[in-house]
Amino acid sequence: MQDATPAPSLRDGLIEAGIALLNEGGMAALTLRRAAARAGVSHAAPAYHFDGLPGLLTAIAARAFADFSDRMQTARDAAGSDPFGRLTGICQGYLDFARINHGLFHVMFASPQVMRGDPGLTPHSQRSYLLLREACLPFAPAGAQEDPVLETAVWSLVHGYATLGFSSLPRERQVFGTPPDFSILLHTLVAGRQLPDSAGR
Amino acid sequence: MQDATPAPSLRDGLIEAGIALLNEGGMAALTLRRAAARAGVSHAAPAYHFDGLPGLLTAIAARAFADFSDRMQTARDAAGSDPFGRLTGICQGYLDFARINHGLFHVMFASPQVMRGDPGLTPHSQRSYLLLREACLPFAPAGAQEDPVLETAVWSLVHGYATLGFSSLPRERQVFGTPPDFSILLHTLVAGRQLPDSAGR
DNA sequence: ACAGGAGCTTGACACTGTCAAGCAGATCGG
DNA sequence: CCGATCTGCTTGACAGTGTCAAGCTCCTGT
Repeated sequence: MQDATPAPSLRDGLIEAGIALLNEGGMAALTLRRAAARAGVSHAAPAYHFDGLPGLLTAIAARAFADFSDRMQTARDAAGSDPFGRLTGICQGYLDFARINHGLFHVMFASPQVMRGDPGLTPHSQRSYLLLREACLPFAPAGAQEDPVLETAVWSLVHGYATLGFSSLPRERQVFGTPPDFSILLHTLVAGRQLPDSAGR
Repeated sequence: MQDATPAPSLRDGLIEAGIALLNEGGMAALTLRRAAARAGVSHAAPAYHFDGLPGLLTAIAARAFADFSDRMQTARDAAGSDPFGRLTGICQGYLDFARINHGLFHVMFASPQVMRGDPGLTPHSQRSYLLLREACLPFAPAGAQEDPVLETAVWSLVHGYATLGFSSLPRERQVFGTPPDFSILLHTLVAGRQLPDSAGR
């Protein structure tokens, strides 16, 4: 009535309860009944606001993608105006989010239960991709509007680095030794592209 | 008695039943009780051979990594002697496996239940990494034994490409438009490295 | 012949997601 | 002011899950 969306508070409460459970006990701790109990309602209340567990997971993923995008955007803006620094900032935000929020990151990208075509989710996930696309633009051929190859390469590189390093292997290392810093990988990838004047470290 | 490992056949039967369930109905279909029923034993039989569901998942992951390595090795050998072709073959095997075996790939890399330090698993997952390391070697600086930066970059790139394209988004595309072929991404990454004479194409 | 153990079954338990039914309270037409 | 309707939530039940303790049945070694 006073806000754009009707936003019944229990819906948001359940989402936040779910996120809290995820942060505390990982994927195994996130349960419809536990989220309901934590929000102070009966065990079947979530089924009304979401269509089952997939619905709650999808709503959690939507909020997570929003925070995800915010973090990347903040890290990018903090990097100033240097194109390589801005792209590095985007990726650093990406990796920080994955490192700090294991559970959320898993829901966002690796949960088979999330309904990926959901209209409440796609705008948020697309925003995060558009941030990356925009940061790749300075390295595009001429005055192009996009560079599919570079976008896909950076997106794959950072996502693979995040999942192999943090999501899939919580604390131990499968990769032998300590892995190189991501910015070195990124520099290897964009080497040969037109770096205006940011090539120095 | 006649083989190196005692290998009680039910153990293997349960693993294969689990893989079959995974291929047919995805992650949600893989259940201790269903695997037991499919193998023709009682519901609690798996608990004897594996310590619970995590144990079965770990055993499945171990077998999957073995097949995974075999596929990469075969694709590499089929590529002849050209270094870039061999590295592309490794990655093609990687991506083919991920595309064909959604469920197995998810268990291997994205399941929080798999016990990643298990001594029955790590040799197989390490073999797959060593195959990639070996294929990266021709692009290393001089006569180095390893190139951590390139290894990590290629590994991240192919894994990110696989999960973003197939595992996480079964059929639809989140990435806008049709994604570029992986070999182009790989070529972008190793450009500037010493390509003996395989730069053509 | 007998002890012991490996391999599997049986039965129970708490917990899960899902569904149908029902209840409280607001809103609204008359 | 009264009754109908609808939203938001509760209650109760159900099948299915992983896990555990106990027991059963062979098979082997002595």
